[in-house]
This record gives sequence, structure tokens and C-alpha cells, in this order.
Amino acid sequence: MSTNATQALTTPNHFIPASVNDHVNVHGSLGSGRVIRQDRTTIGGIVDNNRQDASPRRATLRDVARAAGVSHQTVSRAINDKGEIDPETRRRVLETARALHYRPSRHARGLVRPGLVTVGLIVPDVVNPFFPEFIAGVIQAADAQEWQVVVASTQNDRRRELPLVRALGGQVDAVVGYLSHSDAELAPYAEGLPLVVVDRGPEPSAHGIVRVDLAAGVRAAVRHLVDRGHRRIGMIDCDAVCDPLVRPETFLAAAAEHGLPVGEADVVHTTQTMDGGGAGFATLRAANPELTAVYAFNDLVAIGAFQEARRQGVRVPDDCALIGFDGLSLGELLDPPLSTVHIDKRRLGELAVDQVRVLLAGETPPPAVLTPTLMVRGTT
Amino acid sequence: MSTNATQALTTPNHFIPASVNDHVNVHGSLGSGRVIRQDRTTIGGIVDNNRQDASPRRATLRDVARAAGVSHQTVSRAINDKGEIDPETRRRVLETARALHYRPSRHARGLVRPGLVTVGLIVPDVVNPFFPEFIAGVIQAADAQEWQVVVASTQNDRRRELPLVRALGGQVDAVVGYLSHSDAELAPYAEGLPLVVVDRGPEPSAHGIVRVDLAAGVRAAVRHLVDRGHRRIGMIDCDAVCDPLVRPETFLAAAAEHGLPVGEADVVHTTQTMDGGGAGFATLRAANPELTAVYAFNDLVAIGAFQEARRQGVRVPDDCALIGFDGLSLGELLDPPLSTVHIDKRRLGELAVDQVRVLLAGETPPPAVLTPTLMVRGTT
DNA sequence: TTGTAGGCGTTATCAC
DNA sequence: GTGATAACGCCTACAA
Repeated sequence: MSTNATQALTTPNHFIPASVNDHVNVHGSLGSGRVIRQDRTTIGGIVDNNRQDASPRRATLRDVARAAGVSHQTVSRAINDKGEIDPETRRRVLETARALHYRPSRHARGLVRPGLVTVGLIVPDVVNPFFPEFIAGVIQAADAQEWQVVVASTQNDRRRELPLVRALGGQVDAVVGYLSHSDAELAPYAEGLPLVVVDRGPEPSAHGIVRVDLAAGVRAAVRHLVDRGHRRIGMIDCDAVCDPLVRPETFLAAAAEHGLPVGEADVVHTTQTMDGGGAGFATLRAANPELTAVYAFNDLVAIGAFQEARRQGVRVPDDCALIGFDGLSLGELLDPPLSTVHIDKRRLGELAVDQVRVLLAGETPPPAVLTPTLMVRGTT
Repeated sequence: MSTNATQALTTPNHFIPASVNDHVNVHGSLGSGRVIRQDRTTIGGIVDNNRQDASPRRATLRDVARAAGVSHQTVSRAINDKGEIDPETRRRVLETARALHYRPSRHARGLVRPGLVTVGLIVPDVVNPFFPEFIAGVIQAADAQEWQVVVASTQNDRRRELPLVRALGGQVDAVVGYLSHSDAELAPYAEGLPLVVVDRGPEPSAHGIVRVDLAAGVRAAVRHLVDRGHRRIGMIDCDAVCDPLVRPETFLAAAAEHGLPVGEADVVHTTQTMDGGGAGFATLRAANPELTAVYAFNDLVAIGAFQEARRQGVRVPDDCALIGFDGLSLGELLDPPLSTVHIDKRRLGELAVDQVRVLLAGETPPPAVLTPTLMVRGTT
């Protein structure tokens, strides 16, 4: 039971590991859909004997019109509360509409009244604590424009990404995605689709881009630790689909810049989970007992490291300081609370919607870059 | 900064307080949308001088046909990869389609090929740690049917609920909502809309229903504490929009059943936040120093109580045991991890989609009831 | 292989 | 006040 509950916390963070799971529907999860309606049946008063199935065809405006003995136009007036209609006919029409379980077809309406924008949003995992805030940002920004958001998840399976882009792309006006594929890989699946890619590396792209300035964050973390007087700092690195090297490289560069005696040996590599964080911390400490501070790939990993430190009797931050990345509010729950490099995930979502707006206006937006900020809590 | 990060954790849980915020667009956030396309322009080779605006009209099948010098039918074949077409024409058509930035209209497609079901999902708050799992459950179950999910949030503003039901309801085939309004209040906004209400109290309803058996959960918690030898148990209660009394009443009844000396004084009432939990715990301990266990309204509140206990130097569970409700994975991060009554929030989402399925088939599903389970971790 | 005719369910326009 | 008629953009026949 307890194990089960931990699962959500041990799922990888926003940098999705390339690992793939078994048995996946490569055709994606959206697209063809299932046909609900069947042949005509007895709706408007005219009997039809083609009926084969239990699921009844939905009533249309004309069905209601026929049943109420008026033209479909009159029904439309009644439904849409247009003025020019006799109150009595209105009442009668509305009543038969209700009796027939009439509901306007959103497709037909969409055809005649275009304008309602729907944005598709693809994330690797809805439960991973990084994403809800991001999703909330997208929804909120979309809301402000009176757009709606279709949320889809790849469930951490990278192989679902491409088919999902295509399937979802066919159903919405634009797609925002936390995607791991390159432009070239994406191209055939995003044919003409307004697409915003989030957190992709610094390489240029044909699509809308929202990016986090990871290097700035890493430098801020290192500077902070140095300011605190630390000279021996280690790093727990993890696989990241994009920017596989930005963090460790920036870390080493920043350390060198401050004249710290930090070498390759002070960077360990592990999996992007709490357990990985624990293992990474153990390895790091074993190899370099003189370390006084550790910078972790992200908060999840940092939390794992924190717990491992506790198990080992290492006091944080007295014996060893610890700083994470992402700024998850979860970090507050540790005692002391986790210091971190905070990414404004909500803002990230807003920036993405902003890119969509520009894209939909037919322009090519410059990439949006979000700079993370230092968030000193209790572990440094 | 630190305060900011805590915010997500202090938002109310799935029982939304009735409090309302200032200045709200009562008309809801979806619905009318914004018109993007303008007058005709020069797309298919035929010049039109009605053009007023910068935003170009989207190319249609016929535009592509005209430009490529074929019939719109041929274009359709090329786009949809139908066999009966000359490879060369196909190539040419596809090319001009790309040049014209042609994208098929989802509305027109939806009209002709119905069947893709879209479910609307309304939650009070995407970031509240209770909901991401629930949302994930809905998305996953919808995915399995090849349905898509439009997620909308009331942002904890109860006044947005009703308009949102109507607006979203007009855009989707069915709505699943974590709603606080009664059937009677909902009725005029859900006219004919297949609707599934989640976590509503035990009163009967015309809609689909998914419900958590709170009473069973409360009883399990009390029984567990009694089994652990506790005789003096307190409860921290909070406002819940639905079932305002189920928990405290069940708590008192269960305590009485076990012959515990528990009275009204052992139940304190507070706000549904971490801070509220802390205050509640303080009040409870001050009034009844002999308490050896506390049952909290939910995990968020329990976490607040936990931290207050730590501040007071009360050891958990040695001096005072503590149990929450909801089974948030967050509870794992406390030291010791929080014992709780676990709700399978993912399953809750699946059950909701199941209700939608039945509703869409034209039947009336019996309410689905989910029984929470005891999750003993470290605080009891 | 390609083109023509008709319909999907709705709203807008303009007669009556 | 009400009702024809014509779009909207696409797809499925069927005909050429």
C-alpha cells in the first residue's frame, strides 16, 4: 500500500527518460473514435424502418421542427432565444425539443460560427508534480481568451508522442506539447499544425518555443552555494531527453569560474527518481566524503537524496547542504524545507498559450525564455 | 518566495469551501469565443477585394482544388490517402495544399464523420494535489475508448460552476464534474446534457453519480486507532460543500460504538488548509491534553497538524497519533510518513468515465460508490 | 483516374 | 412572426 502511494512521486520529472515500455498502441489514442449514431429512426414523426441498433440517432433541428409543425428556422430562433418569435410557438417548440432530447450539434455550430479556439495540450504525465501547475497555467491563459484546452498524456511513453501529435492535431486548432522529439522527427506528424514545443533545448525551431534557461538556473545554484561558503560541491545528474549536457557542463563551468576544485568525479549520474536520488547521494558521499554541498538534477531527485542523507545520519544542511531544481511546492514538506531553483511553471503555461496566439495570427513568434529563480528554503 | 511555493499546498481539498472571491466573470469562460476568420480573400486563385484584415481566411478543399486545377474531390482523395488517384496528381495536390497552408476543418469533418466523443471535465483546482490523479484517471479511461477530454477549472470559485457547466456542456458530448451544486440548481444549466457528478452526497440524482463512501472511511480510521489502543481520539473537521455532517457524525457514532469517551468537545472545526490544520491541532490539544490520537478531515489538514505538533514538541506518533484522509502521495514525504484513509482517485476518474459511457448509451446508470481503504504509514 | 451531385446540422438573409 | 433558400467545409456515392 505504502509503496503504491509513493509511485506518483517517483515518476520521472519533466525530462522524460527515453526508456520505452512494453506493448503500446503505436497508433495513438485519439483519431478514429467510435461511431455512436446509427441509421435513421423515428424521430421527426416520420417512421423509418432502417433501425438496427439500440442507440438512437440524435434529434436534429428539423426533427424538432417536424414534430412541432414549424420550420427548422423557427426552431433555431426558439433555441437561440432570438426575439422575432411568438412566445407561444416558442414555448411549444422548446417543449417538443426537450421531449425529443434535442441537443444542438457542436460540429454544425462550429461550421457556421467559427471562432471558438481549442488548444491541445500534450504532457508526459498528469500526475508528476511538475505538470499540474504547468497545465493550470495553460488552462488559465486559454480561459482568458475564451479558448478551451484538450489535455492528453503520453503516459511517459515516448512512442506515443508522435502519433498523439497527429491525432490530437487533427482535432484542435493548435497544439502545445512537452515533447521530446526533434523538429525533423516532428515534421511529418505536425504537417501545417500550429505547434508550440515547451522546454526544448536552445536549438532553433520552426515551431513556437517556450524554453527554460537551465544554464542560468544552474549558475544561480552554484553561486548561491559558493556564497554560503561551500568549496566542495557535488552534482547528481540524470538523463534528460533534451539538453543532455547543459546542466553538468554548466555546473562544471560555473564551479571552475568560482575557482572550485570540482572535477568530473564530482558529478554522478543516476535515474530521474527519488530512489535514483538516494543512490546518487550515497555514491557521491562515498566517493567524496569531503563534499559539503550537493546540487541535484531536480527536486524529486533532491528529495531522494535528502531521505538518503537522513538514513545515513548526515544532517542537512549542517553536514551537507542540498539544493534541487524545479521549485516544486512539495519541497516545503521536508524538514527543513528544500532549497531549490524555482521554475514558474504556471508562467511557462501562459507563455505557451501566448506563442499559440501569435502562431494563430499567422506570425512566427520568437522563442520565449523563462529564467528560473533561486528559492532559498532550509536545506542550504 | 517560500510563501508562494506553499500556496499550492494550502489550497482547499476536494471539498470546496463555499467562500467566493471578488470580481468574477459570471458568464463563464467558454462559449462565445473569438472570431478569427474574416472576409474572403485571394486563396483559390480568384481575387477577392473584400479583404479588410491581416488575418487570412483559412484555405478550404475547394481553394486547393482551384489552385491545383482539379476538382475538390480529387483533393479530398489526396488528403485522405484514398487509393484511386494518380500518384503525380496526388503529389501536385499535396504540394499546393501545403503551399496554401491547408488544414482540414475539424467542424466539417465532425459533421460528416461523427463518433469522436469529447468529454468535458470540471474540477475546482488543477493544482490541488487531490485532483491530478483524478484527472489522470479520467484521461486514461477516456483514452481507452478513444475519447478526448477537455479540462476546465472553476479556480475554486463556486460561482463559476454553473455557467461553466452550460458553456462547456455546449461544446462536448458529456460533462464530468466535481460539482458543489444540487440537482435543482444544476438543472437549468444542464438541460439535456449527459452529466456525471462526482463526490456528491448520498442523495439521489437524475445524473450519473460517482461517490466516495466517506462514512466507511471514517469508521475504518476510528477502528484502526482503537486497535492501536487509543481511547481518547479527537477530530479536526472542516467545511465541506457536500456532506457537511457525514464525517463528524460518523466519527462520533463510530467512537461511541467502540465505547470511547468522545464528546462534541473532541471535534474542532477549522478551515480546509494546512494552516487550518495547525490551528485545529493546537486548539484540540489545548482543550484536551489527554488526547492520544487525532483524525484530520483530510491529508492537507493533517499535514498542517503534523507540523504544528512538531513545533509544539509533540512527537508523532509516540505522544499523539495522527491520521488523515485522501491518501495523497505527498504524505509520504513527512517523517514519519502520514497514515491516511486512501481514496483511489484514479479509479474515481475511471468510474466517472464509465458513467458517461452508460449515459451516452441512453441508459441511466446506478450510482458508483468507491470505498476508501486504510493506508497505515508512520503516524499511527 | 477524375468529376458531379447531394447531404451532414446549423445559422443568416431575405422574402412573405 | 414565419418560412424558404443558401451557405459553412467536408465526405460518400455514383457517373463519366
